[in-house]
Amino acid sequence: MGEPILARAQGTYIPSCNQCSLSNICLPIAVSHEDLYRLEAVVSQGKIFDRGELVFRQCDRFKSCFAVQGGAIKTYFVSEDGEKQVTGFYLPGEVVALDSVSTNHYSCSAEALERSSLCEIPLNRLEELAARIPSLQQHFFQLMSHEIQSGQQMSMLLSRRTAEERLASFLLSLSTRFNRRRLSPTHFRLPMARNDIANYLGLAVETVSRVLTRFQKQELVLFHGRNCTLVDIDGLKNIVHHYNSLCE
Amino acid sequence: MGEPILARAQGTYIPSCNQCSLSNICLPIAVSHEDLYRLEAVVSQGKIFDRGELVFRQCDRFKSCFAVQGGAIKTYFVSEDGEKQVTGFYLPGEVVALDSVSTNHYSCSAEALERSSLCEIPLNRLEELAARIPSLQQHFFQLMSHEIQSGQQMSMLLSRRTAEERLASFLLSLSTRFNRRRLSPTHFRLPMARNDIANYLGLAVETVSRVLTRFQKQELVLFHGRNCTLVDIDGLKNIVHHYNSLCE
DNA sequence: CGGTGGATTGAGCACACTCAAGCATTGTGG
DNA sequence: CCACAATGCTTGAGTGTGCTCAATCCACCG
Repeated sequence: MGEPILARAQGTYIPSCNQCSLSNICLPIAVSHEDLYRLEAVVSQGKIFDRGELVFRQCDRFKSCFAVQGGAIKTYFVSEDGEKQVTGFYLPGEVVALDSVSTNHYSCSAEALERSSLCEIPLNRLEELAARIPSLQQHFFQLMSHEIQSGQQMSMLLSRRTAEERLASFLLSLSTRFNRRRLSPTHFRLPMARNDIANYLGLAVETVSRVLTRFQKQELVLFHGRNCTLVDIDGLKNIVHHYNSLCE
Repeated sequence: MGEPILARAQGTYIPSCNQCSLSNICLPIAVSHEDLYRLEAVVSQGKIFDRGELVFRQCDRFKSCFAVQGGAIKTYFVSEDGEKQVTGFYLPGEVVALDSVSTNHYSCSAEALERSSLCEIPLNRLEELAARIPSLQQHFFQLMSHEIQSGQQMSMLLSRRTAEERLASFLLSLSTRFNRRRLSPTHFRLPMARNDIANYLGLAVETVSRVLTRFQKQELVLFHGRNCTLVDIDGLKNIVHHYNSLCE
């Protein structure tokens, strides 16, 4: 169904899952080459969203999940009293809206943090396909399970860790994820505002700012606005040493 | 393979999913009667665990999820530095270990808080079955998705809510879940210790204690040890009024 | 009985929040 | 290209919620 939208994420046109540079970290990882064309028939490739544009809105009727192809997405929900809670940041190769599968509406809104390219995955059709391709079903189970686990790590972070520990592990998480994307793990641009980081980590913006400048004075990191250089990764890991759970 | 274990949860022997009083809130909800026998062939019914016994251990090889038939389970993981984090409480009809599907080991330990009866669901065989029974696959997706959503609500609770708000919503959550089980929503026995509650909610035990006695003085609840009576549910809801997300 | 683990209560302190002001960066219109 | 607004970010001062440490109380059980 590749209605040929001008998909110019990262400057290159990506027409199919087959040729997508993310194929090893997105859905197709679990799919044999023979099955890829079936998947491509289901997924709408490379829809473009400008900075600030909403991919979907909390309470919209749920229809599809979205895989990030390029750019970055943040998700957030608004509670009854109007308070906003940022629930996640999604980088290329990651899948948005897994939390909404259980309901018939989106439980959060998704907003492009920069010009982004997304692949739409209609859930109905994916379910059909997953029933026929065992590895795809399994992969989807694993994606969701992994998101549950991250949520638990997040709870740990929010309830037991100091501001420094939260920010250190946040930066290291970004580093890891950029690295998996074959981008530099030590030099990257933060796609989100300090405000979003603060909200996500359960801190005040002021605290985020203070901690990051402290990190800078300790020569752990270097910031120029949103450009971030991790100078002393081990130093950061030292701060978080609690964080990762056991199992070798 | 219903090896006839002496399954005496709540004093009655429950031999099959078919006759299980939880069939409407556990897995079978989504399964037609013709498919039930196939599910029963996969699920091991009513294994008994005594108070304090571990159902599985963090880092054990992952094999199965477990549905609670009777009793109560807590899950927790231990981080590198030996700190414990309680990640959830599971009541009858709820499924444990969905977070471990993505790895080949359990990412947390599960412990019986009282004498409990569990049904073992081997994931391999469930996946096979799910591929053949669309509604089962869908139900499992929904279970996992719902767990992701709860995790997000939990993050909100941990990062933005006061001790009072956390405890009020904790009590209301228990109330709702007991109610779904057809038990009294206003009078129940807490299966877990104050310590577990504190850990789960990211508070110190002392704080939990103080807040609960405050609630008692305000005549919102009544405690005799672990026996809990919710006196003024609306009062409690008033305290949490933030909590639930939008969407009518 | 005394012993043990869980629960409660009190006093003091600290981390991160709030409020407030100032600074930097980006974008827009003249 | 500069002026200005708007927004995002930083820094400072003071406060409060919930933590820590410590003692006491209570229930259950050998």
